[in-house]
Amino acid sequence: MFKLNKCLILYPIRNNTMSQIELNDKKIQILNVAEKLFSEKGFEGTSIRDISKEAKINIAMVSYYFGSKERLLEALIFYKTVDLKLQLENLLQENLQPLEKVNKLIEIYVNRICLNKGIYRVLHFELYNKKREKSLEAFTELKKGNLKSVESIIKQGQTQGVFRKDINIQLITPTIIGTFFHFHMNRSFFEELLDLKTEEMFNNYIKNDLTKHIQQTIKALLVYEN
Amino acid sequence: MFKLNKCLILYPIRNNTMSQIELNDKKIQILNVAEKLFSEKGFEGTSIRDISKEAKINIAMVSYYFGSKERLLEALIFYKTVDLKLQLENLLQENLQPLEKVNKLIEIYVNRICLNKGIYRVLHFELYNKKREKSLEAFTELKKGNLKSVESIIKQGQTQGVFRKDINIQLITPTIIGTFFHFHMNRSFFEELLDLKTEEMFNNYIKNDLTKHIQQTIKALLVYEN
DNA sequence: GTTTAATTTAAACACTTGTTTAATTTTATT
DNA sequence: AATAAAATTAAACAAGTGTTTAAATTAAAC
Repeated sequence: MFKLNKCLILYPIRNNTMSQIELNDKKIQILNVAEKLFSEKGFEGTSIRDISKEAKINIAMVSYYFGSKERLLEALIFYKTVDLKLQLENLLQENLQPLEKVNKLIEIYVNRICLNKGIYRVLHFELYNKKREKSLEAFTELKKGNLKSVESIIKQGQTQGVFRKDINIQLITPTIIGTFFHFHMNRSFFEELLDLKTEEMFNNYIKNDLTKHIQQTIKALLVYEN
Repeated sequence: MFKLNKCLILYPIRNNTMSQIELNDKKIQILNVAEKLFSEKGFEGTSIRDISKEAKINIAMVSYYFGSKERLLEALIFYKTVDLKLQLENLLQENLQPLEKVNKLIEIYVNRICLNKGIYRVLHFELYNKKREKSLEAFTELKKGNLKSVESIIKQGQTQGVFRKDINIQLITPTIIGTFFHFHMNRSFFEELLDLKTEEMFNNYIKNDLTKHIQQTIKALLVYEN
């Protein structure tokens, strides 16, 4: 009856090489279910039968579309990380004060990880052991690109004399993402501690208080003089 | 020939209740292997056969000593988190300037997580979904205790007029631990980026640069005036 | 409408999983 | 040395794992 939506995703890997992945509605459906379950129960803790049950497809379809469970994970990572790099590169071009750019950078990070709640947990936990090389490679490229953007923004601020010059730029991202991630990984603890009863209250706390805390922290680090 | 070392570990759970766990050499051996493998391959990714092979014991011994794989995880968490609380409470009593205390607090955190590399990964990733209630409860109690210590130190600095008063104390720990944790979780990325070729170089970077970065960040946040 | 290709299915594959059993060996107690 | 308790073992258990197969169904191309 209806033709399947087909979509080609290109993602950069090492040495300016490009790789690609073809997506249709069914594949995307599987990827979304996989993200949800992987993030809830981990990669090993999720079976293909779990995925196919939740996605209401036959078990064989995962192998048919992605080849294997391992390659499903790869596809998932590529699918969910392509556009963050673009978003950061766009930020570089904007006509903003350095501090404004840093604040916006933080907002982008928080928003991205918030939107893709699941995948970042998977990324950090399943890629920790070096075995999944292909996925790891794409993730490493992403991080390198992000670092370049951060570097560029901060150096801009330094040449304008707004930021300190004895800053370890490479450790800025760990502080931004790490703070948010730790908060997110201890969600139920903070829900109880801060009395965040609903999903909405939790998200609002992130959007307001947590983001502000990170911005305040990074600002202090960047402009504070001993 | 030799009598087994026996050791009783008491750990606090909710409402001043105490629970206990008896440990002997063999149990500790199993726990150490379990920590290593859980942190490398995750809880679900590690089989009892993996553990018994590495620990050179029979498969049935895990069930015999701990009852089940799930209870092995619980025991592991209790075993590895008991003394952090004590360490922090001791810090409170020390006669130090507020900023010195904060710096020492950061050192304690970094050291602790560094020493128990494995368990913290397990703690964050396996306890994320709420199913493992018993383990989660002990972990929550630990975090509450830690927060109280941090709160006490910072309020001390505030009454002495050294620290700002508009600080979100509850988000200090996420920044400290989160920064370190993110660095640790992306170990291979930073090894390449910072050219840390040996285990020693990596640990030195943590001990010097990373710890300093966190201390610098928290100091700036605490004393910086807008 | 016929043929070819793509999709979907249930069943089977060999393998691994956590746990239990019952027998055996080692250690401790009397 | 005899007895009781604890530790250790190999084997078996049922259930779950990822993947493959070959047949059935649906869609596309001619």
